[in-house]
Amino acid sequence: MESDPSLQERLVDVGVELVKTEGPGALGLREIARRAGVSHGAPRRYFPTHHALLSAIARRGFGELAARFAAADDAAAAPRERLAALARVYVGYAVECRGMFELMFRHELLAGAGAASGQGRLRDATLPLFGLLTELVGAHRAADPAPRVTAAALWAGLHGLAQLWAWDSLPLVLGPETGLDTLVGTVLDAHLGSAR
Amino acid sequence: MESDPSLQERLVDVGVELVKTEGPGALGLREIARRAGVSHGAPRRYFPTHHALLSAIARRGFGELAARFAAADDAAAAPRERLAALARVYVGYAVECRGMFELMFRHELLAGAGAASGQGRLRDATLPLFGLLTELVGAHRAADPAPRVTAAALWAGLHGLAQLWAWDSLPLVLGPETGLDTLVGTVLDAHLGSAR
DNA sequence: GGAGGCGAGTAGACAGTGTCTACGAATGTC
DNA sequence: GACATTCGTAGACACTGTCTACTCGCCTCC
Repeated sequence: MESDPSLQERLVDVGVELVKTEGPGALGLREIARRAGVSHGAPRRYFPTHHALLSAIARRGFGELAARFAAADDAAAAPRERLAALARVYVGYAVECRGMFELMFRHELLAGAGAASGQGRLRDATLPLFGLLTELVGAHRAADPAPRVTAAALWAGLHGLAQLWAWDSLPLVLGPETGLDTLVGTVLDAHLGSAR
Repeated sequence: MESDPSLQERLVDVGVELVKTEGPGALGLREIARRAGVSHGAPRRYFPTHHALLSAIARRGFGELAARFAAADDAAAAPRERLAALARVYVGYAVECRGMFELMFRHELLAGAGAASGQGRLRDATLPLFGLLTELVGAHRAADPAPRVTAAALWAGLHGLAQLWAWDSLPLVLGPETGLDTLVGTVLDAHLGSAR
């Protein structure tokens, strides 16, 4: 049988699995090595530090998110609909994979991590996604003098929504009668104008 | 001389100082004890676990934030102006004390921490602040059928802005020509209507 | 075909962490 | 003056991330 990916990939696989089930706190270096069936010193051959391994796992998260974006984005649809779909994907990913989302936006990881390993800085992964966002905002709001600023504000709204919802701050203050979809719709309407 | 607060408070003081200068990663239990001039076992008398101490530090952060809100809020001003002032305080605090802000919204800490120590759950600290927000939104937008939802979306926008700005994601994608004030204004306008 | 080199992974040491327990030293009370 | 209670110390324990030495298997080259 095959199914023999390199240890480098297997470590990231195990980490992704682990962060989604147990959260980022369970991502110990030794724990990952244990679950991958290797000794605690083995990861060091591929990741010079624990930090680098975590960055690689987070990068996989950005990859997953980008894949979901690509799957949900229908280039033939109207910009407004495409933006709504992307927004749902973004917030949905955060809620569904909250551990991964938490890891992806950890401050220590973003600060230049991965630059030394030649994979590009982690936060650069957000750049093309933001580019698409800006483009769609521009297409939908032709009169907007600064679509980049609108796109940034929209992103921030969705990001905050995802964050605050994922750990129950918003459900707590709003009560159970308000769903996440309603909030996403509110944010979209606020920045893009009412849907119809 | 006095200046002899209980060790309990001194530990929190040291933690606040530490998280603001070195970030949440520097908040080791032993490190805090060291800087407070006591042995590593001393904190245990007041905080049953490292987690509880971190929660107490985060709670102090919510207190600071509430104090800044109170100082900046002019009850005689128009609701729209009050909301703008509060928004600037929120985002300003996150940028100025990013380590503390990061700690305050750490997922593990919010999940029921402090309930056992009888100080109320940490996330309950956000409730009165959100109440004020809702009230002001309702006062400014009389026709809004659900000011709570609008307030929640506004909060999320500010929170996301604070988060993404604090670790340079937004400055990265926007370039240096767009300031944080512009973004805050955009979010306020989007949810509350243009300023004038 | 045996020798040398090299990559991959093991295993142990080290400093450091959070938690737990036993112990000492004050302090206030009967 | 003896007692008890509170507060803090000190050491042990399991565990962590990092570093270093070592082994094993494979490939290459003379």
